[in-house]
Amino acid sequence: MPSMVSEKTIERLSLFHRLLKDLQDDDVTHVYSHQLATKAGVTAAQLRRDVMVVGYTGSPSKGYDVKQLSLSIANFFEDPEGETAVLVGMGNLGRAILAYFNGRRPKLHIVACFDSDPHKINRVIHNCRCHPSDKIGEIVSKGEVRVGAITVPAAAAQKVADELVALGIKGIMNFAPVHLKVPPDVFVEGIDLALSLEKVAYFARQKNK
Amino acid sequence: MPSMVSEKTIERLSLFHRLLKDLQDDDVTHVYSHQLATKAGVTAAQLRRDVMVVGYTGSPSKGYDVKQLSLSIANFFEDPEGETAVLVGMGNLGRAILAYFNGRRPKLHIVACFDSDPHKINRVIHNCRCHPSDKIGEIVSKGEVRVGAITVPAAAAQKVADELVALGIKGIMNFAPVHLKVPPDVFVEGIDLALSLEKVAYFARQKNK
DNA sequence: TTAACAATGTTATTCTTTTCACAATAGATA
DNA sequence: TATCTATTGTGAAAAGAATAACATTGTTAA
Ligand SMILES: NC(=O)c1ccc[n+]([C@@H]2O[C@H](COP(=O)([O-])OP(=O)(O)OC[C@H]3O[C@@H](n4cnc5c(N)ncnc54)[C@H](O)[C@@H]3O)[C@@H](O)[C@H]2O)c1
Ligand SMILES: NC(=O)c1ccc[n+]([C@@H]2O[C@H](COP(=O)([O-])OP(=O)(O)OC[C@H]3O[C@@H](n4cnc5c(N)ncnc54)[C@H](O)[C@@H]3O)[C@@H](O)[C@H]2O)c1
Repeated sequence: MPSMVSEKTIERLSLFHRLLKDLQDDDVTHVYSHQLATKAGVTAAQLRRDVMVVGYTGSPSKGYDVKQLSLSIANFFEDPEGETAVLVGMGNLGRAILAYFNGRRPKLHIVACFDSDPHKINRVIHNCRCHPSDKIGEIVSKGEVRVGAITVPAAAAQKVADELVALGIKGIMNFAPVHLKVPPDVFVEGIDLALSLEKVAYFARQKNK
Repeated sequence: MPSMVSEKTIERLSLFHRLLKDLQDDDVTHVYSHQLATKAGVTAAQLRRDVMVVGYTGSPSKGYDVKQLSLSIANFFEDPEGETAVLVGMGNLGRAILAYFNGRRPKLHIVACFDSDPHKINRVIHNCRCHPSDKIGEIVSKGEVRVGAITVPAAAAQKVADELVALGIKGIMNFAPVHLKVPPDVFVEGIDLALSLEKVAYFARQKNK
C-alpha cells in the first residue's frame, strides 16, 4: 500500500465505489474500465491507475468483477461500520446537509448537532437534537467522533474549529468562507460555494466568446 | 494576457479579491504578498504568480495597493454589472443556496427558480418566485442568463442540464451526484458533497494513526 | 492446440502546477 | 548621496497529475 494517496485519487475511488454499488443494484456482475470510466467522466487509463492503489486486479477478458472491486475499495478505505460526524451551525445550509446525510443515506451518520441560537436548541431536526454549542465538550467525549462539519457564519468558524480540534476531531468540512488554522494532524476540506460560483461565472463568460 | 488561466488560479484570484474587499472595509491601503497569502492559506510565491496574470504590479517597498489590485482583479474578471443565474430544484439545498446568494450578497443574483413539484410552484421564497420547471423556456429567454445551478435529484439532473444548455447557459453548478454530459462550450462545476465527506473521513482516519 | 483478440497492469512520457531562487527595485537611513 | 533592507516579478527547477504506450494475460474460436 502506497503511504500516501492523492486527494484526487481518493475522490475518484469514492466515486467508483458509488457507481459500483449502483451496478450491483442493477445486478451487473462485470464491468470494463472504459465503461465505468465513462460513467464517472474520467478516462479509462486514469481509472485503471487509480484502481492500482487498492490492489485489486481485474481480468483482461471479463473486466472487473463488480462485487470484488467494490469490496476492494471498501477495504482500502477501511471504514468498517460507517463513520459518524457532528455538525455545528443549524442554519439553512446545516439543515439541508443534515437532511441529506441522515436521509436514506446509509453511510456517515451525523450523530450530534450544535447551534448557539437559543431558539434552535433542543429542537429535533431530521432525527437529530440540536444542542447548545457551548456544551460540545460535555455531549461528545474526546475521540468519540472523527469528522465534523462547520456551517456557522464566517466570523464564528475559527472558534468552532478550535473546539472541534480540542474534541479530537481529525477531519473538518468547512463551509464558511474563511481559511481555518488547524494543527497539521487535522485535515480540512474547504467548500466555498461563492468561489465556485464565481469560477463558473468566469468560465461561462469565457465559453461564449 | 495568457489565453487560458487555470481553474485553480481563478479560484484563488477570486479569493484574493474577496480578502482585498475586506481589507478595504477596514481601511487598509497596502498589503504584502505574504500577508495576503497567509489570510488565503497559500504561499506568497503562489500569490505573486497568480497576480501576474491580472497584469497588476506592486511596489517592492509598499507591497500591493489594496484598492488598485482589487480593481485589477475585478477588471480581469470583466464582470461589469454582476452576473445573474437561475436555479432548478427548490428542495432543501436549493432553498439554502437561494437564501445565501440572494441575501446580503451583492454579486451574482439568482433571478429565477424552478421546480417540478406543484406544491412549490408559485411560492415566493427569498424574493424569488418558484416557476414550473417545464416552463423554463418560456420564462427565461435564450441567452438571457449565462449561469445555472442544479439542485434536483440525481435522476433528473441530466434532463435539467439539457434544458439549461438549450437555453444558452454556459456555466453550470451541479450538486447532483452524477456526471453531466454537456457540449464542450459549457463549463460544469460538479460539487459532490458526499464524495467530499468521504474524502474527509478517509484523511481523518489517516491522520490519527 | 494454437492463433487472434480485447482488456488489463504498469512503465514511460507529457503536461500542469507549485516551489525555489534571485536579480531588480523602491523606499528608508545615515 | 550612497548604502542597506525588504519585497517584488519571474525564469528555472521540482513536484505532481494525467495521458499514452505496450507487454502481458485470460478467453474465444478456428
Ligand atoms: N446557505 C448556503 O447555501 C451557503 C452557501 C455557501 C456558504 N455558506 C456558508 O455556510 C455558513 C452557514 O450559512 P447559512 O446560510 O446556513 O447561515 P445561517 O445564518 O442560516 O446559519 C448559521 C447558523 O449558525 C449558528 N451559529 C452562529 N454562531 C454560532 C456559533 N458560534 N456556534 C454555533 N452555531 C452558531 C446560527 O445560530 C445559525 O443557526 C456561512 O458561513 C455561509 O457563509 C452557506
Ligand atoms: N441537501 C444537501 O445538503 C445535499 C448535499 C449534497 C448533494 N445534494 C444533492 O442535491 C440535490 C438536491 O438535494 P436536496 O436535499 O435539496 O433534495 P430535495 O429532495 O429536498 O429537493 C429536490 C427538489 O427538486 C425538485 N425536482 C425533482 N425533479 C425535478 C425536475 N425534473 N425539475 C425540477 N425540479 C425537480 C423536487 O420537487 C424537490 O423540490 C440532490 O441531487 C442531492 O443528491 C444535496
